Amino acid sequence: METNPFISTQLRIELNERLYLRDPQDTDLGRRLMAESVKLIDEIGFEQFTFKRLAQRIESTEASLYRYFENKHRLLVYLVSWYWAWLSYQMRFHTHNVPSPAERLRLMLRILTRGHQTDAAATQVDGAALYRIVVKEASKAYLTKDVDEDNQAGLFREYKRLAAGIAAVVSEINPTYPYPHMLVSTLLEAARKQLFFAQHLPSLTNTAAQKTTEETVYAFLENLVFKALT
Amino acid sequence: METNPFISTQLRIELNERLYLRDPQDTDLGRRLMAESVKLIDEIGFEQFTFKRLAQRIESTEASLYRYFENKHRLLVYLVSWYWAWLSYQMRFHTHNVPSPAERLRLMLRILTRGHQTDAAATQVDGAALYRIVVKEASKAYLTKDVDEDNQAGLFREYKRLAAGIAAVVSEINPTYPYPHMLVSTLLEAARKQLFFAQHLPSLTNTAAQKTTEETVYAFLENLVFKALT
DNA sequence: CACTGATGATAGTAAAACTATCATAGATGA
DNA sequence: TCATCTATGATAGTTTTACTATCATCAGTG
Repeated sequence: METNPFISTQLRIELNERLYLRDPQDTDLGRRLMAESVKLIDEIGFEQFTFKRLAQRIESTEASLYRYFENKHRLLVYLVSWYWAWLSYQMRFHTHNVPSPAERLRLMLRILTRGHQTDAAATQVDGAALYRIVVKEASKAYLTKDVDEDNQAGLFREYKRLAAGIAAVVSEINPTYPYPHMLVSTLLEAARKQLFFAQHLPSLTNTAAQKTTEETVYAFLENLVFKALT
Repeated sequence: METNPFISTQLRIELNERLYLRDPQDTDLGRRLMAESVKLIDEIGFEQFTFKRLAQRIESTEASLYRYFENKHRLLVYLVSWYWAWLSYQMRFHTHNVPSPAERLRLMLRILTRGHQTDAAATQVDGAALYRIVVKEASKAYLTKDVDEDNQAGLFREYKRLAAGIAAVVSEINPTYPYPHMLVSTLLEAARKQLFFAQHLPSLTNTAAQKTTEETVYAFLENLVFKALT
């Protein structure tokens, strides 16, 4: 374990230990691994991404990187879990003393649909790049033949935790609504998918004049959720 | 081109020529390729699936299969396109002379959410297995670094066509609803995702006593859509 | 009966996804 | 301060994947 003079100012997120072999947040190499893997996956896509290429970029070796993660899939799960944990944190922070559950849900939707401006001071990870990865690659974390095992091992804890947190607010708004969990998971998935569609398959979305994509997605989801809850 | 005595009784679906090198529906080997690839992908998952394994199963060779599809990704796109085209067909068939658009939309939702009983007479493809593939693997058709190229080439035409068909009904029900395309693509994605979640990450869904998963997903989506449209 | 076109048989290649072994340098703890 | 531990690097090797290339053969077609 190295000591890093900046460690105290960094946002440290505790994730399930089974996600990694060695916590990348603990060491300099680990932090470079995280920061550069986000950039590299964003650039070339998860399928093209390899530990060998990453090692070249950070001037390390394949073998060294395999000491942090069993394989690149685990790294992906780690990165998206990190993102979900960070979203949870932001949601808690911003809804902290908002009494109205409807208002809290709106704030959560805002956070969910906004392409991320990282508070770059708090972490060396490129937030915008990580957000693009989440949009494009996050489903691949669980769309595998090992879902059940991975779920058993708790690898999707952060996502489920985030969903549960939002679902609680949904149920607070309308305790009789019968599908809070389905509504929330649909929301979480749709927020990402709609952004992806807007960028790549625009005929599957609607564009509103004078609105950004993010604003349109927000408006759509807000409309959808609150109509569902009344 | 071989002649097949059953060809006239088979459901032949015309797909974008760029999906394949040689149309698998034209030959005996091609049809075995399709039928067995569906079973094999269902069994071992798309990542583990290779042309080599498939060739062994149908007692052919890798080289022969590569004459039908450039690579396994194209085969996946072909299979899910085939499914979407088939759904479109079923929707047209079943809503044929239903005057009420709301009723038509309900029928479409039913078709969308029902795990498929193939009319096994019409095709040698295992409909239930294909449906499981669509649920688990369909997103991988477009979540690649080549989305834009592939879209340009028209590889996602069937999906977009299906979505457009449903969106037209949505707009017929409520012409002032501002997000028909977003609503429909959310619906199409949610129908699959919720089924997947119910099977693998159940805390993200709701279960209703005395209802099957499919019925619950239908009820959720129906509720969601019709509330959105009022 | 010559020809075409589909398939099979066989071989080969580059890259991906690891695993293993050993050396070394810097930090730690007794 | 010396022994040790740990992280990393250097290097090499393996198996599997995802193809590509070449040639033979066989069945149907004109």
